[in-house]
Amino acid sequence: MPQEDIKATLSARQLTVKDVARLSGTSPSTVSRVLTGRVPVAKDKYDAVMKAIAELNYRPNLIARSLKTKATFSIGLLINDILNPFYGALARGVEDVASEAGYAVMFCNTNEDPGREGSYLRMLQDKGVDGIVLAPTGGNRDAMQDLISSGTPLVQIDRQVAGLAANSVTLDNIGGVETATKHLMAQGHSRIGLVTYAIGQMTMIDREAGYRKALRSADSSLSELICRVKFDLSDTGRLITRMLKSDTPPTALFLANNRIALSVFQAIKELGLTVPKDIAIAVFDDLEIFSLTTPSITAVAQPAYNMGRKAAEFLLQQLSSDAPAITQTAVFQPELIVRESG
Amino acid sequence: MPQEDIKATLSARQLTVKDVARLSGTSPSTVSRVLTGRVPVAKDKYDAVMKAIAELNYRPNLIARSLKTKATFSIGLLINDILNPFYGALARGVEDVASEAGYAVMFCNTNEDPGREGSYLRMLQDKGVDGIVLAPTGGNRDAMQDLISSGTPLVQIDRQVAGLAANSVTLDNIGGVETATKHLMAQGHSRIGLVTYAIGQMTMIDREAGYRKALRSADSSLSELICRVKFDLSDTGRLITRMLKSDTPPTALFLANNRIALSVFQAIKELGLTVPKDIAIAVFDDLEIFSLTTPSITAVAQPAYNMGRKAAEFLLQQLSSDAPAITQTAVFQPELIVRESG
DNA sequence: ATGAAAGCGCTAACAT
DNA sequence: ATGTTAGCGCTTTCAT
Repeated sequence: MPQEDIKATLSARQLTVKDVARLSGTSPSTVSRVLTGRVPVAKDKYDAVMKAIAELNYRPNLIARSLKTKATFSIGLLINDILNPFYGALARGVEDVASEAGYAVMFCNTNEDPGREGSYLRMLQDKGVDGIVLAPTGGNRDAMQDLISSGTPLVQIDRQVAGLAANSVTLDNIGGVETATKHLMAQGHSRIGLVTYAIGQMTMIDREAGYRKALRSADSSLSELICRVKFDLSDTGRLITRMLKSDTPPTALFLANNRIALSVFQAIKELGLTVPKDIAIAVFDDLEIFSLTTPSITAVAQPAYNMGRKAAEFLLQQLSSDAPAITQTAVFQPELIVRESG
Repeated sequence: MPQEDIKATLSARQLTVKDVARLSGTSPSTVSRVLTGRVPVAKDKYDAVMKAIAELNYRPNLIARSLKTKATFSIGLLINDILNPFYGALARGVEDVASEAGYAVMFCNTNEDPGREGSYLRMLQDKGVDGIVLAPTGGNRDAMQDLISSGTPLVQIDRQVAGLAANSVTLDNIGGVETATKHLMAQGHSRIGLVTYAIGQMTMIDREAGYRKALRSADSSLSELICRVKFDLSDTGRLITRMLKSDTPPTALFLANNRIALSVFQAIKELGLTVPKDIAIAVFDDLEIFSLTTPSITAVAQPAYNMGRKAAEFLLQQLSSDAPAITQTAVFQPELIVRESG
């Protein structure tokens, strides 16, 4: 059968290595060898195969390849909420590194819900992802251990579940808040409040520890003034109002993340208070707009994009080396950006 | 061989339908029938299979299934930039609907780069996604047509490439800007500037059209005052300064999206102007913080989350019905939220 | 209703 | 270096 006819005949079906083999006068295995490039192939055969591939516009079926090789060139990314700019930047970092290396990213928002996280972990495993980057809720320790045991490497980011053989990328939350709190103290504030979540998430526990550390470091140690709001932020207004209307209200507030910050800003606006005259403010997480508001907002900036990149690099490194890597943790340093709010 | 031994023997390898068949005293095809649930199976066999599945904690290999069925239960999502809150909300909508239906989402940031979009489209096709939701750059018309022809449904969101057999989800950009501009006119402004991109992206062309429409609708038609900034926003400061320092500067500005808005805010802040006293402002896209700043920002809000949901619903609808659906376009209405800035 | 057998498209022994 | 063959784990005729 002349080449033209072969091509015409094939137009409907999906093309396979057999078609390329036939057109190039070789065998499926030779075509496969050219495709994977790990085994030597004679120059003339190689050229014939490449020519046939180009002529047919053949593209290998990646699913068939995955069934054979057990690798999918896909990774999973589990984060709390992509709408949070911190996780958004993290995700960009992961995606940029992954896509450069030819990996696709399946992204999943857990909403801080261990149930949802668990079913996503299961789904990703069933889909055969080569690895997973996740900001663990903490509620799926066993499932995470399962994944690792069954050969799917995990990289933890932002949070850490202790005792797993998984690399981690974290931030020095303690140091970041300590520095920021000391900055407020240096501005002359002696009654400094902390607004954080009522739930005991690891990053929040560390931020609280940093706050405490700073207070205790003062010559005359300052007393704690902590406001714990619900994760859904529904009680922020009420609690902030109570705190600021008390007999000895704080003169400065440290807000433990960007979500909390927005809800506190609202409460402050509703109370008609002026920042920083009535109350000074510093925030954990820097948003783009914080430099543009009046007053601009003093913030602890996390290198979220680079943290995402590092997590993806950890993962790819594990995927390409079969040596059972030692567990590493990369700790990034936040940066205090002093602006007008406090 | 007693059951215990079978289980013990299997602990290492991945479990298959054969293992379930053996333990349940049936055949692989019966196990498959139970798994897919589309073919009747006798009650006793069904129970035996289910029992074996539970006992072994068997989970089917989805990649093998995909190779056979040509369906992956994965969809692709191509957007400009997940860090833009508009696309972030869109992505959440897509993901929420997709995950409820058991689909995973592969997400890809195009950075408005047709080359990057093209290679992602190719990758997604090679990975065998069942469908794609995308905000097209416009530079890959042929690749999009290819996808559709080869049986991968596409849903366009935010933008639209004309003449493709693909459902679309868009926003009434013209109406949104017309309403907002008329609002500024009603506030007494007769010199109203528009800040938009120099590049001719479809949404921006429509927003400009809405602006023009409003100006022309005035009794004495107002003259246009358009500032076209680079997509990378590097010249915003220079151009805004020139515009506002001209002999007859605008007294109000409409900013065509949230990225442009932030860069213009910076320019205004650097010029030391006060909003809305020196210059009134309205923005396309509503950010969470716009209600909390001083002054709060008048904005045209897009229902981004619901647009994402609708796009995913369009796609899933096409995936579940084999009827060659007629092409539909869902047009959402934006909402003008009047605040203090203008 | 059920089991045997074929085959999805690829890669990797194996043999030459 | 290359072709032949088997097999990844599943679904789906096909026969009964």
